[in-house]
Amino acid sequence: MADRKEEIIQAGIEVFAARGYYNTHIAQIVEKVGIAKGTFYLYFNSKKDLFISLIKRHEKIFLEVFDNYTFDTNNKNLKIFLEEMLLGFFKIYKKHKNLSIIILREAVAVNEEFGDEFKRMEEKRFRRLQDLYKFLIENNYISKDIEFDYFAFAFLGIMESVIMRKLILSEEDFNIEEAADKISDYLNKAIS
Amino acid sequence: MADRKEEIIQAGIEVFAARGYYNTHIAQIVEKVGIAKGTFYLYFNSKKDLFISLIKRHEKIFLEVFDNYTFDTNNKNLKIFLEEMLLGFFKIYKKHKNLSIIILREAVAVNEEFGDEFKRMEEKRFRRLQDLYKFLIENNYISKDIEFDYFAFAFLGIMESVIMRKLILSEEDFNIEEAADKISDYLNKAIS
Amino acid sequence: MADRKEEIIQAGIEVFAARGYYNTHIAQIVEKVGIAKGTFYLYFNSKKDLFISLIKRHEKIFLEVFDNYTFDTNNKNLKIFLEEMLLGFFKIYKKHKNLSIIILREAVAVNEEFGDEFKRMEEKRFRRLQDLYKFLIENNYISKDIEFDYFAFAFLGIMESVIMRKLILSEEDFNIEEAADKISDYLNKAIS
Amino acid sequence: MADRKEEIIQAGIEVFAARGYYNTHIAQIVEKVGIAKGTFYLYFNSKKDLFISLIKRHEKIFLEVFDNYTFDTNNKNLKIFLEEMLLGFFKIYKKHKNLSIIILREAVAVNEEFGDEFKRMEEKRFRRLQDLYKFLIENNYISKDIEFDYFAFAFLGIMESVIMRKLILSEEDFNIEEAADKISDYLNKAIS
DNA sequence: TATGAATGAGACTTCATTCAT
DNA sequence: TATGAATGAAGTCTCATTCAT
Repeated sequence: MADRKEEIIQAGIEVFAARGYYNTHIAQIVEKVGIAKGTFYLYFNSKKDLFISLIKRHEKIFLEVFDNYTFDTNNKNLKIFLEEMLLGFFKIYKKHKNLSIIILREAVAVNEEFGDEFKRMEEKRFRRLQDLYKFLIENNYISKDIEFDYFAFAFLGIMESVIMRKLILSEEDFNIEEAADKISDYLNKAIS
Repeated sequence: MADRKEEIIQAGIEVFAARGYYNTHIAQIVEKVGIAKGTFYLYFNSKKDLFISLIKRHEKIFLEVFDNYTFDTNNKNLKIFLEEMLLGFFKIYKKHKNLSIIILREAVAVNEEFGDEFKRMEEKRFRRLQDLYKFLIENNYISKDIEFDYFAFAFLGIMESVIMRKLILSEEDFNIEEAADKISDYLNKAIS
Repeated sequence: MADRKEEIIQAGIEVFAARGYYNTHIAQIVEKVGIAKGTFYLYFNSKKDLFISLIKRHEKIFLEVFDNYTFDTNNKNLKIFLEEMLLGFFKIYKKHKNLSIIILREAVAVNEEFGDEFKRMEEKRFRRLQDLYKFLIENNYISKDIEFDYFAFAFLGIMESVIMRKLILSEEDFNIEEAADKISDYLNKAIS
Repeated sequence: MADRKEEIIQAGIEVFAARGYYNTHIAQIVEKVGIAKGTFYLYFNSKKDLFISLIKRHEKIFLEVFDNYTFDTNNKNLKIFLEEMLLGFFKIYKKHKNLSIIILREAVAVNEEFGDEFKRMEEKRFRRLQDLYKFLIENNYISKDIEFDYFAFAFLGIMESVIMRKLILSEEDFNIEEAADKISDYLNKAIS
């Protein structure tokens, strides 16, 4: 039953998000689903296996933001361009809040165990960002003085900082439209 | 013997940095120091106790950057102001590379166990940043339109993003002067 | 369906022979047959039940060698007598190689669980050997000095040693005629 | 403490001999020694690790029989020669009855897991037997018609058959002098 | 007859912590 | 202060067997 697998994934997302990888135990996940321990292992080979599924799911969701984004120049200035993209990411992060918590948290923490998975994911992200960077350069949106590295660091750094603090650590509601507006404004001023 | 305690802290920094909190075992730390397991518990109540010591040490070091920084306006524009401050942080992070790795990594990962410590630390950081923000506003370095939250997110986000990727994840040497120059330039444009 | 039960037995023989009793899992057997796990339990009460079936099957096959053997004295000396009998056993072991592997291997290994079955089997074997022994004594093929115990040990010991090493552990083809010739020669010299 | 390790080995020998490898659990061994489970793992990495220790111990003991045996021809005929050697083995097997049970039983049963260890051991045994065989040929104790393979099969086969049935499976006391006398007599007649 | 998802007891192993010396 | 052997709770995972369909 594919539903059962999905149930386990959903429970995993909740528990991993609440307690972190190492403080999450299979017992907690199966209790949440309401199944026996053995059942978990019908669908996943190990705790690690489930976790890798979550990484891959996040990767897929995240990259779709780029894929769904049309790189066109009609009536768009850089500010609007960045704003739309940031809004896309914020929506995804908000919709998949728990999954996002897990990835942002463990990507940097459990690298001993999932280093390869996270590295692959980071590389894919950077490749997409590079496409964006090239597009912006070619269409004169940003100056050639801007190095890709720092463009990426600024973009990801501010975005993740906002996500972490506004979405994940904070209890209050996160107004993503406002955030996308403000950050795109700063980024626009910083790099155009 | 205070030296013995310091030896344990140093070994802890190395091992925690290399393997992460949950993959670090007391056995590895005491082996590095060359003492018996029991001896560890003469100086620290638990593994957690040692780790909290490291958080506090980092906090102290980090906040000193603010303390050592003179908030004056002589001949300084915002760009230079930010550049000097960033350079200060980069120097500290580079000097205490392993300790920085630990904090940046686990601050977000192990909150189940150290949530309170990290929250306290974050609050102190924000209070200092707030002082800086007020100073910049009062002296017309930045516009009143800039909200504190986004100022902080941008400043910390870019800085930590660069630290993580240039200092921690990358093998190459990290040219901190160049980084401080570039990032302060972007920030200056973004918020002035 | 008797065929279905036989299919399971055949798959069991293959897998038990290849992996041993404890390393064989029901999952492997049913996969080989191409049936579901539940189906296995329609034909056998347990893994142990299947295994006991195999022991009984081997016992039946083995004892038939004695039954098919005519104890007559026409033109036969002891050497020829023993040679024919050994050849009979070798043929059976070769024909039922996997079953033989299982029995020789586990007879001695899993006695905790199958002790009773194997003991019963050994007793039957010894009763047939005793008939043979009496026949040989009564017809002056062997001296009365030869005790039954040692006759049996020598006969079974050499035979099983050859089976184990030539048939089971070795990859090369096993020339059973040559083996029967040589061993019967030694046995003849040893006990006549 | 080397004594503690030896205690575990002794308990392991008893339990493995009584129950077989797969039916022996660490819990039973540590209970016999009177220690906690964790203590077991201070001395052995795993159940398998302990078992391999036992294989090596047996190998050492067994090969010493050959080493302690002087290959000289003074006043010895083949019968006496073989009798002395068999007696040597029987003494060792009797002295180390439980260890012998384990090895004879599992050598053939658990090859999936300990195949390499047992193969190495069998090779060493055969090398020593080959030395003996050459010595017997060179000193005209046995005819050149006797092939090594069958010499080895007969020697080991009868010996192990006796060991298994008289020493291990039987409850009665095993008169090793009588057994050595009889078997050496048969072997002498068979191969001289 | 046949299925196969589900079960759960119980195995092995880890490692922070203790305590007698 | 210092030791390090010992502890044992608790974790992950296995697999023969069951049972509703």
